[in-house]
Amino acid sequence: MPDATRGAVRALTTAQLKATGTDHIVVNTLHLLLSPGPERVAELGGIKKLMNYEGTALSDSGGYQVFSLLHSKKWQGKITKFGAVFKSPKDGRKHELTPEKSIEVQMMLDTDVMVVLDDCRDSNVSKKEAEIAVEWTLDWADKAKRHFLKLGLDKKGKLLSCVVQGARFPELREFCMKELIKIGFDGYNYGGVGGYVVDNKGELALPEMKVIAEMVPKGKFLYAMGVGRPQDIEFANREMGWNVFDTVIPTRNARHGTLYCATEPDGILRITRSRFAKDLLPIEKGCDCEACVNYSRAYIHHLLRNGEMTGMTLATIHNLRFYQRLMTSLGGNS
RNA sequence: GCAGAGGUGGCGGAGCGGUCAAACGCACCUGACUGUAAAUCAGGCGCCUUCGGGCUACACAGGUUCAAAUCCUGUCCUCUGCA
Repeated sequence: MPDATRGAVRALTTAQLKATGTDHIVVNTLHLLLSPGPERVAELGGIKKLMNYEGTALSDSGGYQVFSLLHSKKWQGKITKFGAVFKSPKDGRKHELTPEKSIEVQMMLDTDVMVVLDDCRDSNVSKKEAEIAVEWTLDWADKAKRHFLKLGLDKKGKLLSCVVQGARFPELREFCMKELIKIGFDGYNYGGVGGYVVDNKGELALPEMKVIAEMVPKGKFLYAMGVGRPQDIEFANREMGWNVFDTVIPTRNARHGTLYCATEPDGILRITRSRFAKDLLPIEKGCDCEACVNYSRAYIHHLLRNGEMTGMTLATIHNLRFYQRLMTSLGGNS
């Protein structure tokens, strides 16, 4: 699932997105809450209708954003056991994001799959802090589930997933997972270590991911939030059974000139490097995306170097197509 | 022809006696990017180096000074105004 945070996969139209083979996307509750606001999205028929998008849309709860923007003090606000309170940097208005509010906003966005608000903390939290994060995450998950049922969202065919917290402590992850299963969800999500799905060396947190994957009830999905690099997705799927992923990597890297290419030794191709200035080959030989079928590396090199939006569009199209081909290659399990 | 302004690294452009291998921007070279504050960010960018430093540089040629991109003289060139 590429991230369409504010209701668009950056640089792409919905038709272009569809052409990459993408039929699942992620939109963000916090960003859409701030602007244009859930009431407006609801009034306009929901985010999918606005986007003229027919696939599946999952809304993230905003838990990660609250962590990322408040804990790092980039936004003013605080997180308590009741949820998060913060000031919008756009207009200074005060917002509150509670487990119930997050579900309500997601309902107004009218997405298909929802995520409960979770307490995401820094990657180097102490065990004590991690325990509190788990405690709050469980409490919020319970409240969110109750609210989800109260609003009758299950009867409308919506799915609800939870986030397994516990930082770098497999035993905490195990406890969190056990308690979440008691509440019961459609999917179990791996919430990265401190918001990051990888450690500071760029490696997956295997013990933590494993313990969750081994416990998942039959028929429920396993969603590794934020994972990640092609090799990480492949590994997490083949070795542990994770079968839902979202990541900004293909889209952000595309805009920054890092393209995925199976024929390159390390699997990536930095298209803005001068060695591609006159390269008339497609980005990736054999790729069936719009960029590879119609244009050369030299053209995309030129566009991206000169800040042309079309360059980002073509690069994004290719990277997403690369990722969708990867998912297809993983088979039905994904 | 006369008057004025000016010539600085690949480009634009600071500096106007020492702390200048020379601000800043652009371009260029590397790298990062993992539930998107990201069309972003970080580092490098005269030559050599045993990483202490050394060498050559601010149009060109001289000069003043302990010391010059900075002051003086001449030469060449550019721009602007007036004829």
